[in-house]
Amino acid sequence: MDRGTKDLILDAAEALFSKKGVEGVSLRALTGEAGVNLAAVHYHFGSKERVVKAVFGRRIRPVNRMRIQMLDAVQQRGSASVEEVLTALIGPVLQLAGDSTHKKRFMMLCARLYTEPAEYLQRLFAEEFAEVIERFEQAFCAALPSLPAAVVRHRMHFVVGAMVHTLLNSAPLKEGAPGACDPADTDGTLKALVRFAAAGMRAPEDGTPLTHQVANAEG
Amino acid sequence: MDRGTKDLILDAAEALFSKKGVEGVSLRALTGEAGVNLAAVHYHFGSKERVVKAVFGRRIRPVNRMRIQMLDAVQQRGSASVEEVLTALIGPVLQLAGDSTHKKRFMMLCARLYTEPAEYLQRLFAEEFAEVIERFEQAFCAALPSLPAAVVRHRMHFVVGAMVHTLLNSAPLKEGAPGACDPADTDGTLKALVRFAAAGMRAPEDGTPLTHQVANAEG
DNA sequence: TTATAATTCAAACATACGTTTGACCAAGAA
DNA sequence: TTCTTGGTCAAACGTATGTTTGAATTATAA
Repeated sequence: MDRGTKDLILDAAEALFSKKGVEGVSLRALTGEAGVNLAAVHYHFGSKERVVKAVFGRRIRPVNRMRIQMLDAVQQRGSASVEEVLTALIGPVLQLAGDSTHKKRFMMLCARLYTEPAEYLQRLFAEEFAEVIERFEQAFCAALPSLPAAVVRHRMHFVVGAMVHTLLNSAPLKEGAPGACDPADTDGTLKALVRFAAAGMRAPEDGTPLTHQVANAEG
Repeated sequence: MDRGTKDLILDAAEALFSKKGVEGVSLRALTGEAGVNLAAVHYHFGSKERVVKAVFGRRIRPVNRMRIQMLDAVQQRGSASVEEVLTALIGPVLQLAGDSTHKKRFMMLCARLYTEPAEYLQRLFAEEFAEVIERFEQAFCAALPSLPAAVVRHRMHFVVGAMVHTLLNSAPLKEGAPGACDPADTDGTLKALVRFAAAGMRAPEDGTPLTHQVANAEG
């Protein structure tokens, strides 16, 4: 059976890549951690690149499937609110199936890969996220009909940044990092992020002043 | 004169690191691009690590000085609004001195380094940003007195994420990236980001419903 | 000039990397 | 049994890396 060795490699890769980044992990360290032979990587995957793709795809595909599914669900019940769209976008990646150890690992890995400059990674992301991006862009535009599509797209971009950054820094790696959410408190993190992002998405276009009970008049 | 060689190395490093990441650039590629001898790196800096620190510190220190200075300025004129604090935080890094080539390069480098897992980089960031983080955390808390400090800290974290992500993806590297701001339009990017972030920061705490002309009633 | 320090250079060093190879082992088919 | 197939293994290959060295070169100063 190849399932044994193949999954040992994928599990070890997920753990190590998330901690040290792809370039920071040699195949020797990887196979050592997995307890398999060095050559097994090339026998089962062909190259290190393919291991990266496999370890990423294995987790992100269910997440993106869940995102689309949640979006479908709320859209079927009528027009989706900004909060509902945001929850469909952010929730699945925060509430990954599996125990919290694997969850944290993958969140780190995902954010890590997203910011690494290797070309094949950028291509990989473009492929895996194409549908999600398209669908959510439309959903946000529909939920914010008074805003130009370009503005909505910008803001969705900001939201993704906040999300990725939260994933990256909710792990206990960066000791001194300020404002890191408790990674165990998935629900709290989700609510805080959705609340923040919804307000940002809904902000009136430039020119209109914000009106809020918390608002400070400009000096 | 050491200025010549030293600066040639720093300039080439900034250009290459921002494009390919620190680990993606060998000292041979670096010295080749700079047109200096390989050993010059160790003669002038001692190690690759020190080159990274130097190339980063050279640009980030003026930025952080400007941030503090702008914050001082608005605080001296009375209590600073959320928008003013945000502009002091985001403006300087978007409006870096120098021509737009160097600006873009450094923005990429900065965002890149921030997400690389190498330990010495995380330490470097903690050092360089300690004062900025402290000052802006306080400023945001002062501008949002009705919100708990922990919530404000979370949201400042989200803002940093949106900012970093914007810097990363405003460059023409990621062709397919959606919502990327025009990197040349510094002013537009700044305004859009401040507008988004201010609304997010000001969002009422969980429980209170948002009230906006753009708001959609939940279905 | 000569002496002294600072800087550059080509070359080598030691190590680590991803990848390949070919022998070896286990199990199912003839 | 014998042959074949799928998988593992230790060892080596070729290359790239950061770093060091020691001679050559250039600048500074007496």
